[in-house]
Amino acid sequence: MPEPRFHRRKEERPQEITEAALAAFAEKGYAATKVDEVAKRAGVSKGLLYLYFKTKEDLFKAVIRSFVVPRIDELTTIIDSSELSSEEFLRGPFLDFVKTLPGSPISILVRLMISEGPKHPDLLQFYWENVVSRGLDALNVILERGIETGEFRRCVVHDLPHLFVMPVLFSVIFKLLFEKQCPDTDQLIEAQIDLLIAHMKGEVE
Amino acid sequence: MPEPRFHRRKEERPQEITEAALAAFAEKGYAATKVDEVAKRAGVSKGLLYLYFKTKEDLFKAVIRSFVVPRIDELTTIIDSSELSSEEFLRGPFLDFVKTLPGSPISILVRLMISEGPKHPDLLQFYWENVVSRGLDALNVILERGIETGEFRRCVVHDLPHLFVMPVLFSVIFKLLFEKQCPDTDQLIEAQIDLLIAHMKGEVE
DNA sequence: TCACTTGCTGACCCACGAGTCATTAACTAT
DNA sequence: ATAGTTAATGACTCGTGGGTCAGCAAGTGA
Repeated sequence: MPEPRFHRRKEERPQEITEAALAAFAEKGYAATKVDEVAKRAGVSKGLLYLYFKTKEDLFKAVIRSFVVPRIDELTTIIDSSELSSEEFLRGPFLDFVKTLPGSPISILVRLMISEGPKHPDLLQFYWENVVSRGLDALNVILERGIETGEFRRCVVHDLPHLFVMPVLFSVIFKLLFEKQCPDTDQLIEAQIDLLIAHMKGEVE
Repeated sequence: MPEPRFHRRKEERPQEITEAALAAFAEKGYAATKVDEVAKRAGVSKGLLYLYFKTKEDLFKAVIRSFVVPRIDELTTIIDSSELSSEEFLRGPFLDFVKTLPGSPISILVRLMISEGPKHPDLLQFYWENVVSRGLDALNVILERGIETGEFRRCVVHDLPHLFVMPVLFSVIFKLLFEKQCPDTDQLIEAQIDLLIAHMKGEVE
């Protein structure tokens, strides 16, 4: 007679559902994940899920939105509040941040973006504006700061902050596919940053 | 009365079908592509497709196998037949080869491997052995040769030939997702190779 | 031209999963 | 208590698409 079959928790549901969805998508990918299964994982009926998310696609978008943006916020916050020199920052907080990405749940979202992105242009747009572009901007801030303080000379790297991101994306994907044969991603990322900083500090050929 | 409705061409069918499948997968991804549509593209009935490929998954594997391996063969052939110094080789044939990848049909296969790979461990295994591992080996040959001839000093780069591949994978994916905001991938790849060669040639910090 | 093989067709089957909705039961206010 | 509100359920529908197969017609050889 006690033990009600469910509780009404309007507030918590959406997050519980997106978390379940993230886990499910991570394991099986978007297409192969059944809405019913997401619901089960969230301890909820399929019908309820459809009260909060109009369609499966809608749910997918919500997942991306709610898990990626906070990580970028994290990064820009660190930058703004940091008093370190550019080199110190890149070798310190930036490196730390970036090392955590391969193997974290974020990497799953990267995979989802690669697989499903081309089918959802508006999602790509969102991702560009709120993640990629903001990330590259953040890097630019650091690099410009380095030039102003005389740490770095201006060179091709300043037009291609992508060079700093490359090893991260590479590591994420490599680890995802070839876990077993994967090189030490920390070392890979570190090596690239060493390389770039050395170059910006300006030895000649 | 003439104009036979079809011709019997047992030999050519498989390749025609895999080509059609590649094109279809490229546009829509694996899951969203209907077998019926692949058949239509190949100018063939669905039933016939199932005579040559047991399942849709089977077809997918055949596509990967038949289009990726030739490209790697290409690369290793160039290496074996080349008399250039390591630096010349990296800046010449290697760079040329690698620049063609982003935007080529190969990049589609990369996307497919990322999306579908984790569901097909045997396919990943195949891809590792016949593509990734062979590619990295080829790079190692070049780098070792460079050390033997005294062009390069030994450094971290020789443990991480991945550093040469990074910009390629990055460009492939970036172009795929953010065509519009994509940096000049040729420039990106070239910058990375410049960086690595400069480092290997050994300026000090 | 006629039997015979087999590459090929396309209508069909059916499992499966996204999305719906009539109903129920947990809260709430009076 | 109890009437009213709405979070939540889960059985149902229905389109879709992978896979099949009985039959057909293009080539072949005598």
